[in-house]
Amino acid sequence: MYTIGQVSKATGLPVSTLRYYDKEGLFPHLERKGYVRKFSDTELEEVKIIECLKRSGLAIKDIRQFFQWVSEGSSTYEKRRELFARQKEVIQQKIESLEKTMAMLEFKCWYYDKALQDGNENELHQMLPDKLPEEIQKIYDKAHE
Amino acid sequence: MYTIGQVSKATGLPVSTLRYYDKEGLFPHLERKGYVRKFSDTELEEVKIIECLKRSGLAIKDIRQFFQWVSEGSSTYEKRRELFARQKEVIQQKIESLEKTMAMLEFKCWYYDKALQDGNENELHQMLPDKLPEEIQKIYDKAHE
DNA sequence: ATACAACCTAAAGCTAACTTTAAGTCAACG
DNA sequence: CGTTGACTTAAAGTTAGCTTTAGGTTGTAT
Repeated sequence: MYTIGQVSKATGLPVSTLRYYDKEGLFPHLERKGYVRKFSDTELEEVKIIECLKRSGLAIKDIRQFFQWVSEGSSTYEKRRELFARQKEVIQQKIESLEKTMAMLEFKCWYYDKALQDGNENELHQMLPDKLPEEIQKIYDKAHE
Repeated sequence: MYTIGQVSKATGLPVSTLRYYDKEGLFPHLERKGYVRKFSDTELEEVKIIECLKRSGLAIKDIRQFFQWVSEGSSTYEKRRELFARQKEVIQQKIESLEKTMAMLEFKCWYYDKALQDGNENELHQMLPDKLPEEIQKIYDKAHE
C-alpha cells in the first residue's frame, strides 16, 4: 500500500495530477483509510495504462470508459481488445508522421550545415527542389511526401 | 499567388487557422492586395515548416522566433541549425516513447485475445509478470521498461 | 502541547491553440 | 443594381488537462 506522495515519486506524476485522475474516475477501486487514499499495485499498473492510452491520444473520458469496461468483467473483453487494436493503428500513424517530421529536420540540419560552409544559400537555392545530392534528395522527398 | 481559401484547400488547414498563424507573425513576408492576403509558394513551404516544428512540440512563439532568424539573414544560420538539431532529439525521444507505447498496446491485444479464447483471465494472471510466452514477454518487458 | 509534514476538498484559475461571432469590404454575375 | 460568395477585422468563446488556492484534518516528532 502506498500514499499518494509515494505514487507521485514512483510515477513522476504530480500529486495534483493523481488526485485529478482519481476525481475523473480513473482509479475505480482505489481504497481509503479514513479520508486518505491508499494506492496499491493495481493503481500503479493503472497509471501505466493511463499514460499509454494518453500517449495514444485518448481523452480522459475514454480512458474512464475503458476502466468501466474492466469493472464490467469478461463480457467486455472484445470491446477492450478493439480499443487497443484501434489505438495501435493511431500510434502507427503517429510514428509514421514523426518519421516524416524527422526527415524534414534532418534535411534542415544538412541545409544549414551547407549554408554555414558556403556563407550563403545561393547554391542551395539552385539545388532545390530536385537537384540535391542523392541521399539528401531522398530525405527531402520523404519530408515533402 | 493564392487566396487564403486556396491555401486552406491545399494544406488542409482551416482558413481561421491560417489567419491565426498570420496574426501570430508566422508569415512575415505575406503580401496584401488591398486588404486581401496573397499567399505565394514561400508561404506554402512555410506552412510545411510550421507543421514540422509544431509536430516536434515547438510553441507558436518559438516558431515565430525561427522566422525572425530567417529574416535576419546569414548571421543566424548557426542558431537555426541548432534549433533543428535540438528538435531532432526531441522527435527521436518521441518516437522511442511511442514505440514503448506500441509495445504496451500489442501486449494488451495479445492479452485480450487470450482472455477471449479462455473466457477468463485466470491463466493470464498466473503468467504475469514474468511467465509469459517468450515473444510476448519481450513485448511486455519493453512496455514496462 | 505544539509544530510540522503530508494528507484532504471544492472551486477557481491557467494556458495554448484555435474557433466562433458580429460586423463590414469588395468583385463579379445575372 | 443588387445579391452572392469569398474575403476582412477585433474580440469573445472554447477546450482539455491540469494547477493553484484557501481552508481544513491527521499522525508523528520534539
